[in-house]
Amino acid sequence: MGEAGGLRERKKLQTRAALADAALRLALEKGPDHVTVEEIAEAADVSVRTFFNYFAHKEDAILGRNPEHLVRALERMRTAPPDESPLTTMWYVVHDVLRDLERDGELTRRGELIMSSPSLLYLLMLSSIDDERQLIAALGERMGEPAGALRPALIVSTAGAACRVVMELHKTAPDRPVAELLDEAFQLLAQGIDDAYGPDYQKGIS
Amino acid sequence: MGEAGGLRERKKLQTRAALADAALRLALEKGPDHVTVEEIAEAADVSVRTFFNYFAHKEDAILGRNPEHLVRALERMRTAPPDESPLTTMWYVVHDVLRDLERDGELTRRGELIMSSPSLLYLLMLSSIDDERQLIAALGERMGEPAGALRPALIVSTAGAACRVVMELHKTAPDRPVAELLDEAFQLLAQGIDDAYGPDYQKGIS
DNA sequence: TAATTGTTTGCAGTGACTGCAAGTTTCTGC
DNA sequence: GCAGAAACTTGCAGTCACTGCAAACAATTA
Repeated sequence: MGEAGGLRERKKLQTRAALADAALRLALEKGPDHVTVEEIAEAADVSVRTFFNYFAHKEDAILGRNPEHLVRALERMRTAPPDESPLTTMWYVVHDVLRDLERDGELTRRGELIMSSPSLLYLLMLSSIDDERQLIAALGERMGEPAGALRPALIVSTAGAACRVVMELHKTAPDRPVAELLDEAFQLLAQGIDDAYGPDYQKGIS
Repeated sequence: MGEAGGLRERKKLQTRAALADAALRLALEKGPDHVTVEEIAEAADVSVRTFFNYFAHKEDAILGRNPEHLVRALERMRTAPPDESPLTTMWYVVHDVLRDLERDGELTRRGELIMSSPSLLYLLMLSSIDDERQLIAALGERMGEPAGALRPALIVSTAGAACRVVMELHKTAPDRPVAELLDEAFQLLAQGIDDAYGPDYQKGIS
């Protein structure tokens, strides 16, 4: 029931990988909206019905998200040194994922595809929303905040926003390394994004 | 060709409104995933085909987004006082939309529905991505930053993230007024979200 | 009133996705 | 090594979202 277990396990992983690979390859070739599930299934040599046993949506296969990442992120949050600040924890979490993506050379290929396809972007954000909720809960607990507190939620979700912004920038201007952009963005988040902020309603207060 | 123009104009607006209303009502009644376009069209007394002349996706009708908002937002950015800080401008933009939503009493009804339905949430985010790109361009120009600059993008998209967080919090705990939560979130964004931030790679620097 | 233009509709078709009821393959205990 | 359980795969039938096309229809304009 573990990882390298029986034949069954291995075959499932193989099938899943074959589907995800075919999906990505075809999506890159023909554009994500012009690939049909039928083609993907055929390329992976399984039936259409089987495709849907593995992925709920066509786009899921193209995204090929690694559920491992969320698990590791939550783990990192639980085991982080107690004096580590929350955004710092988020930084480690994000870099952990980034390292994986860069190692596979997936970042550019897939990142570009995702950022330019509405339907993919959809699903990416959808899945990140789900992840976000879990991360917020974990971070909130770590910070000793009550459920429904603002700060942990804001930290997780602005960090997510920063990642998306960086992906988008990287797509149009791949000159600067992603990690560097990301660090700059986090720095801004930490220090504050606008030190001249002050809408009318505060004019009388300060 | 304006607003109150001819019969034609009025009829189109009526039809659109009827569809959006029916969509929202049915979605609230039966849950957004159990409404079919056929039902919506029937309730609005038009054909299914006509539904798709008005909305590209079923979810669009339920969201009933007002395209006016983006127009006003861009306008606000162009005409803002030159010494207004960027996040302050965003604050006005967000509050402009908020005022509209609250006036119609839409915020709670629709907000809750949206936050609890994956498909709605994803369409909302998709459309906000499109808006975001335009807002980023406008804000960047206003700030005199080159295209592809980090800060304007980060400001717009973290502001968006803040709105989503606030909607979510409001859904689970409607005790605090939305405007207040929003202001607190913007305050955090402006001042910085984590003043103890400092991942390893900086340890040697500061 | 006739020509023009914009809107609605039915229809036929594609493709995503689901439940169900066989098959087929792997695993388990003997 | 084998019978039966458990897990997977597959085809099939069906629902629903969504699109293009061409005919009917309504509003506008001359």
